[in-house]
Amino acid sequence: MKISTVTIRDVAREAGVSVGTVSHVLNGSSRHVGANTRERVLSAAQLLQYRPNVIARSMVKRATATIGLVINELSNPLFMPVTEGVESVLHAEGYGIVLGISHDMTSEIQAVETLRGRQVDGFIFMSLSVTYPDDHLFALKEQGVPFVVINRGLERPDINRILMDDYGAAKQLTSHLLDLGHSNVATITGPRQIRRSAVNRYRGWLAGLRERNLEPYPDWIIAGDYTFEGGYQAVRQMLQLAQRPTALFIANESMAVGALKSLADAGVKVPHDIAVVTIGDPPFAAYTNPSLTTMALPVEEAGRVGARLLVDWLKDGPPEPAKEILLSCTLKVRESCGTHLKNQT
Amino acid sequence: MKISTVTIRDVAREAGVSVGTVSHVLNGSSRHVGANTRERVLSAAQLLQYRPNVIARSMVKRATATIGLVINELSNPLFMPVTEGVESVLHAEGYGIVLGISHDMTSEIQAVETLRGRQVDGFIFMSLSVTYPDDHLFALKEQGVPFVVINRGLERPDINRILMDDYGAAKQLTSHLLDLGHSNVATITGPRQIRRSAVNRYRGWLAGLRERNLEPYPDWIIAGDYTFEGGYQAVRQMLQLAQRPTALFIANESMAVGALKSLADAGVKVPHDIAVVTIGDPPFAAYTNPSLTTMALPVEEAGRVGARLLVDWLKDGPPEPAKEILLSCTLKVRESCGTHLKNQT
DNA sequence: ATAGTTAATTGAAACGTTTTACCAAACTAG
DNA sequence: CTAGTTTGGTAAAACGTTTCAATTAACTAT
Repeated sequence: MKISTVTIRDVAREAGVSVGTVSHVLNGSSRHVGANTRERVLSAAQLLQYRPNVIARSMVKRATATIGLVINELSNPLFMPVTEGVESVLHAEGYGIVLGISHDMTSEIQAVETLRGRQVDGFIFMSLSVTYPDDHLFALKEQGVPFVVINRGLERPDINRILMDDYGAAKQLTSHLLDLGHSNVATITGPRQIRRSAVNRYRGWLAGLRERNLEPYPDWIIAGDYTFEGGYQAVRQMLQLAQRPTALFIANESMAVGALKSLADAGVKVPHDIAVVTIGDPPFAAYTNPSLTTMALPVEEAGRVGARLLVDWLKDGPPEPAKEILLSCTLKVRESCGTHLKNQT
Repeated sequence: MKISTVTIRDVAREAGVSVGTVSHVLNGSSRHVGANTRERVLSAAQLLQYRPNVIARSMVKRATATIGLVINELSNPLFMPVTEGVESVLHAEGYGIVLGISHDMTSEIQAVETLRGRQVDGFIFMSLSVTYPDDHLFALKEQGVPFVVINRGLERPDINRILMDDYGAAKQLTSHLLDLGHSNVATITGPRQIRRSAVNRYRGWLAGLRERNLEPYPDWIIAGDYTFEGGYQAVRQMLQLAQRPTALFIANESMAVGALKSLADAGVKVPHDIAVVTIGDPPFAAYTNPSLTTMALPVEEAGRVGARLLVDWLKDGPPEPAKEILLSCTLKVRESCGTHLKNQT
């Protein structure tokens, strides 16, 4: 239970110098220190296996070299790759990551409180793009707490954030379908009441159509919820329609997988009978039957860019004015949109 | 940049008492404290929005109420659900989580060092079940550092760990196939040189066969690597075989997805021409074509049990002797094994 | 030689808590 | 009325660092 821990004082005693000197040597501060005392200190530290107590350092430095990563659903598939990006730059810059997991707005506020108690130097909010109020974020801003928000639409503009171009991705995907000769492109939307990305993707789809002077049937806007089962059911609903679309823009990849299953169960061939495209490019997207044509979200990049923004803030003060960085998506053409087939036949 | 921070001293001044008293009130220590001073302190804290500095508390308490979560691949699909389990109990017990991400043994050692500098109270190793040496873990043990290991086979036995029953899962799946009338069950293995789970799953398969006095063709042991592409290629190799198996035990779910794709591309019908089963039950397993019969790993449970074990250790000292907890898997019968079809036709 | 600069080192304050030892007042019991 | 106990509160030490001001010693320039 009792772990013996060697302090800077022990090192000082061993090396026969003062603790101040040890500190100077170990932190390479700009002070002059003699070559052979430096040597003595170093070897004493080595000998005793001295490991500085970061907590104690934090006390006096009033900074912990730690950032709080707040996420509101561990099972969000974006979380993993974004965190990978975040971690890579934070690690390189010497920052640690402490996790704050929330489920709704109340617990998000709670998580932030806890992390502030732990004196994190800043926050990264890796939330879903929920639509609940962000008043607590603006309170943070007012208090001068450094933080950036990844992938979350906000009411007010003056907050540092990284966004992915949902609108553009949806529009481009729709155009792609139209280019392939489809004029009847339906959509399965995400939960537009609670997720901003769902709204943007819907709008992008609409814009893609209108750009070619097409107006969608109301029937061809099918409400989904971003889940596998939601995609499955949405397709069943779509198949009831008197007038079937020839192409389907599905708002996220989970629903697309559910949709593929639903279409297969109903004996509808993709892409022969109907083309399918979606947003989000998880590793398995290339291995579905048929493989999915998608817009890949710049998830890892978002993590890196967000972390970089925060670290720069911590070093040089807040960016003025607040930055809003929009990252664009990349088209991955695979089988489900039909290009593949078309080229072959 | 300068965030005004209210300390316990401010509260004491506001309430007109000493800091000691404030501390006693706020921590509800067993000391006698008058009803109306308590009231004064509480409202002063409220008024000033006092938030205790956990770092400072850690200094004197010599404990941070923080555990280090060490993982060696964020993209490991097990990571997310296990962490969910870990977080649920750690959060309930008032512990924070700080992340340590490693890639190989050296960086794992490095991560542990960093986290020890941050004075975490204990560790949870959520590594892959790699086969590289665990000497550094035994060094930790010798130093009395509390930690538990989730899902990682180790050389020596006397370390607290949570394991999932790979062997049993593989054996049960194999038996299931045999029960369905298959006698020609091939396997696509994981990377047995570097992953202990791959070895155990292979052995389980073998045991399942031998239990019925069957001996596999060497050709029916196909080496994979746990990746989508690995599964895809392994199936192509299998399809070259003069004598094809009628059923396939695939060591993990990613390879199974790749295999399904490969089989579809080759025009082989699952489960009609060949049955497929695998270990690991990600959300999409129910929505592949056909849906996958799997053994679900008790991932979240593993996280919970592991965290509980560590928390108890932190409270009551290390369990003696060290515990090795083996969690069993659950069979999820879906379409790919053929039961479904068989019942229907 | 004197003053001024630079180099090397040290002692102590500070960071914000918790906790221990101590003190004073107010009771209680004999 | 005295001795002991309970109640309510305080002052100060301690946790392990960093950093600032101070000090001494050794040079340099006049």
